[in-house]
Amino acid sequence: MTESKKPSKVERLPAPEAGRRVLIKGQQTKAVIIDAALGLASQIGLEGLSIGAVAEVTGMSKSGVFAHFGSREELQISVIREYHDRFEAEVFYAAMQKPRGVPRLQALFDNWMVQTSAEIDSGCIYISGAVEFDDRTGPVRDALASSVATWQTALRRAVELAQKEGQLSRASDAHQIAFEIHGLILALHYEARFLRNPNAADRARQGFQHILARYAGLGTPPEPAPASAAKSPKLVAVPKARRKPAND
Amino acid sequence: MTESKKPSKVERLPAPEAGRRVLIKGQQTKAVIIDAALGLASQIGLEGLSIGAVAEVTGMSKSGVFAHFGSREELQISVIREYHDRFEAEVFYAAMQKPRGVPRLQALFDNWMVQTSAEIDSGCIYISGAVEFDDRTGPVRDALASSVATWQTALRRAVELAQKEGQLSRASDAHQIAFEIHGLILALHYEARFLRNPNAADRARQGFQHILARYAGLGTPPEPAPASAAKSPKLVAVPKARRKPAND
DNA sequence: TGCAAAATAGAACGATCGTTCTTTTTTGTG
DNA sequence: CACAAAAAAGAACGATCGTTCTATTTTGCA
Repeated sequence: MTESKKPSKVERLPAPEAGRRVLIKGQQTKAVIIDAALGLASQIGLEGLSIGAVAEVTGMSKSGVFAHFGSREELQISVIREYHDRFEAEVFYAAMQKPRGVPRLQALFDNWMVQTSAEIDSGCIYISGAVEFDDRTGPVRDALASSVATWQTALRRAVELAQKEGQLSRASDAHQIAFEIHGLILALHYEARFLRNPNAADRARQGFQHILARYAGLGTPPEPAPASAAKSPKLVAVPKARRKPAND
Repeated sequence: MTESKKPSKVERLPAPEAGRRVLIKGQQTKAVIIDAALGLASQIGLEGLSIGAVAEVTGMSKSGVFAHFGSREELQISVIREYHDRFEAEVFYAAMQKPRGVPRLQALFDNWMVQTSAEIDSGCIYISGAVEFDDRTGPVRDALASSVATWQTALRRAVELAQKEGQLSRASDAHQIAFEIHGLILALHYEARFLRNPNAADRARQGFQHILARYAGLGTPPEPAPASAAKSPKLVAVPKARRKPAND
């Protein structure tokens, strides 16, 4: 189950230079399937995601859907990757155009709130997945944990930049600040989605302001700031093609 | 499904004065079943809870287990009630012997932390259940939401008492404080159970101290305090028999 | 101890799941 | 257009689920 991959079947991207055909139809419908599967998983969770349900939504046959992935686990992992990419684009990269420091951190938080609980009927698979896979092992859990870790690192980096800019106390603990911010997002998700509390978004925003206020004052003064107080993005060089906005 | 109950089958407590037998064996094994089911649900969630798995754990037959509840939903609801009772005893009542105000609030938080993520392989069904049922309807969701609401009210009451005691600012918003505390618990659960972060408990405790510190200072001075600064429990008269520690 | 009721077991049902195998349709290019 | 590969459909499998129905065992009191 966790060993070497099955010898045959379902390998994508047959390397154009070697073969003869470079069919693209398959990739197109695969993208359609993944999009539908992500929509489903956002509602009913990664564990509730069934191939039959995806087939019905896309108007395909079960085996037609299945053939694109070779296993349900691979479908789940594809969904996680898709969510990762969208999260990265809509939360992380979208905030990178704000100046580093509190403005960027605020943008990350705002985008995160939208991504996590914007629509009533679409939750965050980083949150639901954590509950579903918290005492399981295997490649799905690993993929999920890896994506979450990547995002947490990026968030912490943003906090550290705000510290370096002197907008948050340098004496404070970036991990601790990220932990408390994460808690606000989780409480927002819980209250908005489960308890249907319409005030949840306001509470989360207010909580964020409290964190900023708490960690703003009591630090050492800002660095001399080498004439770059409100400069352009460039948190870390944007990675080659995909994956990992700020990983190590 | 949500209408009048099925006419026959499975009714507990046949009112001793009316009937002839007052068998207790059934209640005993039912309690054993519920205990096992709660243990299972704490690991794999309420949705993952299957009658077959409960039967295997208890050494009974599937139909033997089933007969005690009449439906899987009823089993799930029984598990929720059992968790409610334990939560009430181990978190709420256990903290009532502390003096009102911050000491009691601190005890509630500490007990809550233990109940939520004490052991690695046993999560909190108020948290996992919220994710599993956040876009479903029906009696299971209702039972879960009701228990959570009861607990949230009790927590908020404790915050309000701390305000009245002058240990937290009277100008602050008890709902907001409870929201932020809830976030810390959720972040603890996420980090400890899913990410296996051993520092999570310390981060949650530290976050709680930050909340206390933030809301402590800036209020109106404490009431004259009618010679009852550190008096005995008595948050609200302990209810008759069960259910609802502080409900309305 | 005897006996009815309660508790439990056993077998079987329809449904759904992931997966495999076989067949048909679609696609891209020589 | 032809033809081979790719994509999709269709049917069937074993397993597991909640549930029902019928038998068997256990229980508690007369």
